[in-house]
Amino acid sequence: MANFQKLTPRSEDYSKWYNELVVKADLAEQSAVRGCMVIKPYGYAIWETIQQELDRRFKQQGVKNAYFPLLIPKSFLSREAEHVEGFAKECAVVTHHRLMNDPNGKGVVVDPNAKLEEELIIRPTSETIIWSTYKNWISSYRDLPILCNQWCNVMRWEMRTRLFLRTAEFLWQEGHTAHATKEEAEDYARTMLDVYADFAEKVMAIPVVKGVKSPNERFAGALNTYCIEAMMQDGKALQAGTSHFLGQNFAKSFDVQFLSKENKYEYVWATSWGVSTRLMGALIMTHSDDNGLVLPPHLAPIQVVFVPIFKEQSQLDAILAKMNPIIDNLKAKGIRVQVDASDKSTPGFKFADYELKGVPVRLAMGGRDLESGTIEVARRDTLTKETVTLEGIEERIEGLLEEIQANIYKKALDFRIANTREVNSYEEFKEEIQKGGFLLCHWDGTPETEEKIKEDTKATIRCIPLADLPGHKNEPGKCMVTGKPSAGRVVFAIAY
RNA sequence: CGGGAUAUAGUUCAGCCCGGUUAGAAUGCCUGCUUUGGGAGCAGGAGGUCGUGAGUUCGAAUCUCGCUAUCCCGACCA
Repeated sequence: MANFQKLTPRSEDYSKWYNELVVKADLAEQSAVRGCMVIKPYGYAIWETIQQELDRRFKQQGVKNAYFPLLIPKSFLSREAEHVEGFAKECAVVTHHRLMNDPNGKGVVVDPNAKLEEELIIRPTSETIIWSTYKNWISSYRDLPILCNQWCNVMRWEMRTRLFLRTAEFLWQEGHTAHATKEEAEDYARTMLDVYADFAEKVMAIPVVKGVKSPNERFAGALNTYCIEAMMQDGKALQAGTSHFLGQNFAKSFDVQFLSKENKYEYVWATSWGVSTRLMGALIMTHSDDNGLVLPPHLAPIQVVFVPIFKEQSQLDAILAKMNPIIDNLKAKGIRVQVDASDKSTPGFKFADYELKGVPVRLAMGGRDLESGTIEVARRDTLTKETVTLEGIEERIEGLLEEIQANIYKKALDFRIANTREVNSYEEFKEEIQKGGFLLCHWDGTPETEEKIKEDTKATIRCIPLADLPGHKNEPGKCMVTGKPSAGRVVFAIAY
């Protein structure tokens, strides 16, 4: 460990810092397949907690989990015109169902006689297969609403990939609901947005802006796309979740009608909503520092690590005898504690390693503490440590975890507020956008203007906020590019 | 898909220009001793068909050509 290499500092190369951190913190690594990652146990443990927390919240909204097939008949995808347009260029296609020994040599080749009658698409999203199924489930208004979610993998053949942020295969959940009325569907799409925002802020400690996507950024096949947008430490925006009001588009494409109370056939109204392993990227880029990952306690697989410092076995025994009851009490409070008494590495190594892995609270006890009845408590978010007495240590740690959770949220919110500013002229915009952050600007509401801004600056409208951002009162004005009337300021940023 | 680069030990890389016994280093791994309050030290050990296919040559990690893969920049990306 003599030549231990530190992470590349964020200030030097943010992108490099991110890539190194993901690998060194043991979250994920590149696989043998281009663009597809291996999520390692430590990273997957975080994802599992994300899943559990979200799943619980979904179920509170009446959602039930189900599972639909990985493969979608090619013809399904093209039923909804905009939908296929949006996804066609990044689909993986299954064309054959059998291999055979290579007649000319070693190995196997695709058996040309095993060509599929109709090609199958590996799902990039499941609206089509689900709506073809819902057709069979729905005949009366009494069958509605249907509120289904599935946790699964999807595949989008991206040209360039980055661990967690954009991978060819990724894990996500996709909710698909069917409703009798437009109002109910719209409300539900909004409700799920609130669920996502609440989860992001309370569990992940990531402040988000709730908003509506402009037509350019809307989901392929949706009438309206709601989203939560987060700001990363480099000032770029990251879409952390979306909830779509699909109108009757998919019901019409798949002929899903129900008989109403009035005995009339009507098309079903739909929503879909999802978050993915991209949230892991958001988590990393919101909180972490040059020493490694910083995890919010609510998500940390290990919330508290205890490192005994000992010279010989008898000393370790004495330390553990003192600490075991405390550790049991912490566990009884539901706190995830890990004891690292291994002699594989020195305490110094362990300290650095648990910092790299983002463990919120570290406890250390050695010979000195044993004599004085104290313990060292170190917190990851501030990198500070103090030596305290053992009295009431459990409550102290319990409180500290909540304090850290609140602190990193506040830190991220302060950062976002400090990097959100109003810009009024396009000249100023072109200059300011290069500095990063969210720019609140007036826009005339046309796709043409948004397109021009994107061409000039790479910035896009991240969302039209649903509420005022802290410190900014939204009022009508004039588009910064065309001077035409604008209903209110929208959020511009350069996005991941 | 355009431009650039790379491919040698688990990992990061040196060696290649100028071909020549047994391909090196660091780190990681294994064993032993000593250590342990911020990334320990010493000694010993295991580990490589040099991406792949052909060519040149008495001889190729090294030179030539093809192929493949990966990375970076761009284009693309709800």
